[in-house]
Amino acid sequence: MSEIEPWLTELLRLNDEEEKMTDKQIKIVQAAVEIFSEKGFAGSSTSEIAQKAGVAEGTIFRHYKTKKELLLSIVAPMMTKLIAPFAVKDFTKVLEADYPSVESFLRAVTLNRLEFARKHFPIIKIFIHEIPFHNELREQFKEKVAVQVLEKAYKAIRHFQEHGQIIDLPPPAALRMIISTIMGFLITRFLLIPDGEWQEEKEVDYTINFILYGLTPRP
Amino acid sequence: MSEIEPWLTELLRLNDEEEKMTDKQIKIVQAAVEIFSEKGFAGSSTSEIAQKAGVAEGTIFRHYKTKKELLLSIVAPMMTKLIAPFAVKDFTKVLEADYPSVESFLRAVTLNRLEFARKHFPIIKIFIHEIPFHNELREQFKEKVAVQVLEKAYKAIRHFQEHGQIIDLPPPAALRMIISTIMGFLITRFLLIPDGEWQEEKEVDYTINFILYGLTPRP
DNA sequence: TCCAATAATGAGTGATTACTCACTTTTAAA
DNA sequence: TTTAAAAGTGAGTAATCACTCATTATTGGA
Repeated sequence: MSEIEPWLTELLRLNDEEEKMTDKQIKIVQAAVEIFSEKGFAGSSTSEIAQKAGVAEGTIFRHYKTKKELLLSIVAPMMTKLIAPFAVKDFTKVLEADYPSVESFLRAVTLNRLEFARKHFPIIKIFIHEIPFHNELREQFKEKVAVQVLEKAYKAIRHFQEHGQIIDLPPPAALRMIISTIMGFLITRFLLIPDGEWQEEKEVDYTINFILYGLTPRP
Repeated sequence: MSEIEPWLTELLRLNDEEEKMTDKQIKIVQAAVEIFSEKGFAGSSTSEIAQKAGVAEGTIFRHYKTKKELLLSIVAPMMTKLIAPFAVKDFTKVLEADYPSVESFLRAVTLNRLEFARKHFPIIKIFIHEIPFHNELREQFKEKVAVQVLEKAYKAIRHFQEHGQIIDLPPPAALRMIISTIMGFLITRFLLIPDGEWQEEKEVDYTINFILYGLTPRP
């Protein structure tokens, strides 16, 4: 805990715009992320968080009305960053300008989300575990991801299909294959075998090539 | 809850061999599965389980020493069934006899696990959610899956590679692609969009074809 | 029919929970 | 330096937690 966590600086930068966080508040968030991701939200107690943060328990409730509000203050901002690569207005133009082939597009997305997962891993873990149990999280996710990202992703797939670079497959199915494969890599890399000797470049190539072979037309 | 849950009959059959369960014990297990899968283990209380089961709270602890033991009695037997398709002695012989092509093998595994997921969904959900927080679960899973299944799966992949039916890829990477794609389908089908209008045969075909195109050599 | 074993009960246990509040300390602008 | 607001404290609260145990109800073999 001596080094500054990368997700923390991001979190600070986001909250900064609204209001400055005190030193103790930062300690609280740090401790909460650590304990939530270790024991789950329901399995963590505010007294334990306060202890690890070196703070009185009452201080937590100065800054957050409830334990749940503390959870949301950690997880919600991450969602915005999660969908960042798709948060552009004219998506098709970006595609045409920057990504002439499916491969270059896939590689960009994969590498980008790989770094994202590396940075925000503890919070992503909390998010994945808690989303089935909190309506607020599910609805925020639906709003942001389903509406914002899905349509743009389908558009990208249709774009490549029209250019004969992706086989004729319903876009939801094609997207499912892409996300499944990339998520499968990320989950294996960071959750199942985080301490393995990973040759990331090679594995990224395997992953991208698998998707490419699976989705592009055969000559 | 008026109809008999499919996972329950399986659970009964397994426990039957050791000891008979009383009516109240069955009610307890039913209620526990429902509540655990809805609220998570840490978020569920024994009093709530007792209430839903129509049983005194003390009755739970007559049959299970602790709340955690109740959890394990539900989740552990499922793991045995999870790896059932791979629990044969001479795996290569089965491959050669019954599955001449990668496609027939993949289709068999996918359809088989699709039915498994349909049957045991609530317990699988509990399992996935709780495995990061309970050492006993993790170790049981490692023992059974890592040792029993992984080696056999690698063997199957190597078998097909030797016959030129799967491209030259490290077996762990190839297996990751296969599992990611199938899991991605099952998670989408039962967790993300369980109420969608699914044309399962078509989706299974998409899934299998994607894996085939991704892993088989191009002509 | 009787009886010992097993099943079931529910009030009671101390520990822990999220959260409150009267009070003290720190901060920063005037 | 003064002072009001903000930050921080920690003992205290009622509620709930997993679990116990003395007691009662039910069971099935002799």
